[in-house]
Order: sequence, then C-alpha cells, then structure tokens
Amino acid sequence: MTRTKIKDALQLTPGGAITVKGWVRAYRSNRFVALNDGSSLANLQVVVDFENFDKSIIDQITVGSAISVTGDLVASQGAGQSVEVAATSVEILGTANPDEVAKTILQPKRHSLEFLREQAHLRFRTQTFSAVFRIRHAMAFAIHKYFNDNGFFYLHTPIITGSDAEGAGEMFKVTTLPLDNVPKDESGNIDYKEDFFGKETNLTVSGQLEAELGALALGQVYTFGPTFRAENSNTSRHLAEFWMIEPEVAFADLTDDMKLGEDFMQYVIKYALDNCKEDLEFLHNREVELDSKKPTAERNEMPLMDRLNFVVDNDFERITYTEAIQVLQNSKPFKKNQFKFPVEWGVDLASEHERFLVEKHFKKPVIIYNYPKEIKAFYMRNNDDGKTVAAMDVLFPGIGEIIGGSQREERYEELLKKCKDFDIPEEHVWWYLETRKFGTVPHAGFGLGFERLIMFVTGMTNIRDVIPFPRTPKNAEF
RNA sequence: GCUUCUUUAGCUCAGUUGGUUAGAGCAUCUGACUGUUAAUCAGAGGGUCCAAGGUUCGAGCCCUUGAAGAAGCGCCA
Repeated sequence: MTRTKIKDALQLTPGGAITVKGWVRAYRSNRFVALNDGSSLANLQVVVDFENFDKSIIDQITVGSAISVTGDLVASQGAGQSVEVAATSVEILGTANPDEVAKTILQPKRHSLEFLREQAHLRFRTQTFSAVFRIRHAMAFAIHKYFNDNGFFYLHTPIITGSDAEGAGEMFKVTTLPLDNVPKDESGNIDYKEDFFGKETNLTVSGQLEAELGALALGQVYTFGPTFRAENSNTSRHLAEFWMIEPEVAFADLTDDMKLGEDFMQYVIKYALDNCKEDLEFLHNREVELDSKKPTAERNEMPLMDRLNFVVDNDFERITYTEAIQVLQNSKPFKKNQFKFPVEWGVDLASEHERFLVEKHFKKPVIIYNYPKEIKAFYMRNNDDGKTVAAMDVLFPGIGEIIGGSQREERYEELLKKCKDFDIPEEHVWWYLETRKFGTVPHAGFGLGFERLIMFVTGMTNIRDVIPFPRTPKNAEF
C-alpha cells in the first residue's frame, strides 16, 4: 500500500485502510504511538492492540525508532486528536536502542536550545526545530515567488571571488597552495601566481557588485545565496556562513529602494502567516509559555503572531539619520546620560541607540536613511548636501539591522573619486567602474540577512537556531 | 576581539562557613497497566564535580591559567 503522509492522513475522514511511516515520538500506556514523519507539526496517533502483536515487534517500538504502520483510519476515542490509526500490521524500519536514545535529545523531555544545538543532526526531530525549518523553507520559497512575480531575475553571483574591494569585512581565503610550504616571490611575499586561480581569492562577502552588473542589463535582479564573513563575531545575530538576499534595480533611487524593502518584507511575512499557521501557532504558544516564566521587563510586549501581523499592517517609520540623532538627543536616556556611546552627528549609531529608536521610541520597524558618507561604503551615492550618502538601514525590534541598502553611485567621476578616498585600487574594480562609462543609470539595491528574517518570523532569539548547521567562530561541526 | 556569567548524573539544576558515603526532578532500566496526550504508579541502576596547576590536615566550594557555552558590546546582514 502506498504511503500516506501524516499531514494528509490527519485531514482524511475516518474509514478505510492506510499505511503511514514515521519516527516514534512517544509510546504511552503500552498502546499509543505518537508518530511523526516531518510533514506536519502534529503527530498521528497509532493504536496498537498489543495482545495481537508479537512481543518482539512491540518491544522494538521505542522512542526514536522508525516504523511503518498499516491500519484503519478511525475516529479517535481520546481527546487529543480527531482521527487515529488502529494498527493491523507494524513493521520496524529502524530500531533505536533506548539506552543510547537516553543520551540524546530524542529522549522525551524538554531540552535547552544549547543542548539541542550540540545535536544538530537530531534536532530536526523536535517540534520546535521541525517548525523552524518548515518555516525557513516557506520563506525561501516566498522570496523567490515575490521576485519572480515582480519581474526580477534570479542571478547566481560567484561564491569564490577575486575582488577584495567590497569592504564588507574579513574574508575566508580560498587557496590550493600547500600551507606548510607556501611559494614566495622575489620580495618574499606569497606568490599567488602559483595558486589555483593565479591570483588571491576569497569566499564572497557580498554578491552586490556583481548583481549591479546584472541589473544594468536585465533591469531587475536578485541574488539568494551563501555569504561568508571571517569576523570573530560572537553574538546571537552573527554567523560566519549565512544566506543573503540582494535585489538590485536599475532606474531606481533610494525612495524606490525603501519602498521595495518594505513591500518585500511585508509580503514574505504575510506569506508565512498565510501558509505556516500550524507551525507559527506552535512557536507563538512556546514563546508565550517561556515569557510567562520571565520577569515582566524581559517579556515580549506583543506575542509572536501579533508582532508579525503588526509589521504586515503598519507602515515602517522612515527618518533620516539627522532626524534620528535629534530624536536620540531629545531622549530620556540621553539626558540622563544612560547611553554608553556618544550621540552626535557623524558617529555611527550603536546598538543601544538603534534599540531605543525601534523598541522604545517608535515601537515598529524603522528605516533610517541618508547617513554621513564617512561611515558608509564607497559605492553609495553622494547626496547633493556633500555630507551624506543615499544609504538606508531597516531596523527590526529584537533583531536590529535586517536590511542594509543604498542607491549606488552611478556617476563615473564621483565613483572614481570615492575609490581614491577609500583607497580602493582602480584595477581591482575596473569592470565595476566600466558600467558607469557605458550607459550608466541610477540604480539601487539592498542586502537582507535571511537568517535574521527567519529569527523575526519564528521568534527564535539565537541565529544559530534558524540555520540547520551554524558556522561560528570555533564551531564547524556537522 | 572586549565585558560579565556559566560548567556537578543522559538532561535541567541544587549543593550552606572548606569537613563523613555529592542530592532532586525528568530521562533510562525492571515490574504493573486496554484510552494515553510531557501517561501514571512502585522499585533499581547511573558521578573523571570542564581541564591543568596551586593553597590546605582536608577542595565540588578558595587562588592561577586554559577550554567550551551563553548574554551583552564592537564589526555587520
């Protein structure tokens, strides 16, 4: 008999025989098996009339084992489910030794997220992580759907890159040179001519520069791929390997860019609300339960689903960097000297300032734009005031910066000057500069941290819990 | 990288002023149980107290160094 997925079996009306396969989550009262196959959060209850089965089979139905069950789908007598399977035959597909299971996260009890992280190969089998990764899939799909429906082309930018001008942080070297005997040139420097690509190469920190090249021909493109940063960042919001979405749009200015960012975010979050109801409700309830054990000050002001609905239903606040500084300078924490970092025009905003603006002052997503040119990247377009660039950051409550974007400097002479100001050798970005010589047009784009988006949608508070196998300093297990 | 905290049973933790044989709940095992929902009840087993060094008659507890994890900060998405 063909296998019925548990998600579908739970929707069927009682009557008729089905075969289901899955992993045993719990075996209660010598009679009830909670079976899960990953297709949904909910388990299917299998009722085993144990007197009619070999003891050898019954004994192998243990937590963590995989079984195939054929039986009649019947209305449940119990309160926790509407239908269940009355087993007529049970086949053990894969056993699980209870003594060994007891040392893993499969044991039927609550576990800390840290312990689950140490067993990332098994944590998919928990309710929380199966929910998170089903949602992660739905979000990835929603992103492609949004861009496809809006006429964007998915562009695959290189993962190995020879450009070292992106200025987005420390990079991972890519080399085939023998590390114990590196070839040197006449001046004693590493001779990259001997290396695989004949030049120094790294893993990409951003696909943006290449995406711009695509946008300046295809009109609208986006990238969605892995990104690597070798920063020694030890926070709950940073990974050494993460996934980034980078749309790039020709004939667009900063206002268009902000509009795109807001519309895009609202669309994908709405998609999750419409398509991941069961998983979101589980995570919502999980958060409410955890919050009830915390002191009031540490609780979420709004529970998960309300936060998501709020972001979908309300416009993002938009203020200039200059206005943000004014708001901060008029704030209570500033007047009471509670900020650790200075607040004055020209300095980069610290986390404490962003958190105040987003979580205390506006209490909604905030887009800050037109930053001082000194604190932003070389490719951002100079504004007419001579002091700021057309940059924007989208800040989310609890997450911080989720989008960083800008209108790009499309004027050849200006860009050349900025390269000099930022010490970027022309010969490294000759191809980037050349697009400004042949039919240059205003264009803009942004980078969205995929995992930060998943954090917001799932309510998970550590980025390591929204990617299957996190890569962080001192950790590349699995 | 910086600051703070944590590290004791498979897990989550308690462990008093430095003092006999290191405890609890859950999980596991054994037994009971034909309507359970984190099943329940009875019993049992289970310890390199993160590592190395030091102080002391005596260290889970004090000191030094290191490692790992977490929270916050910086960098950013």
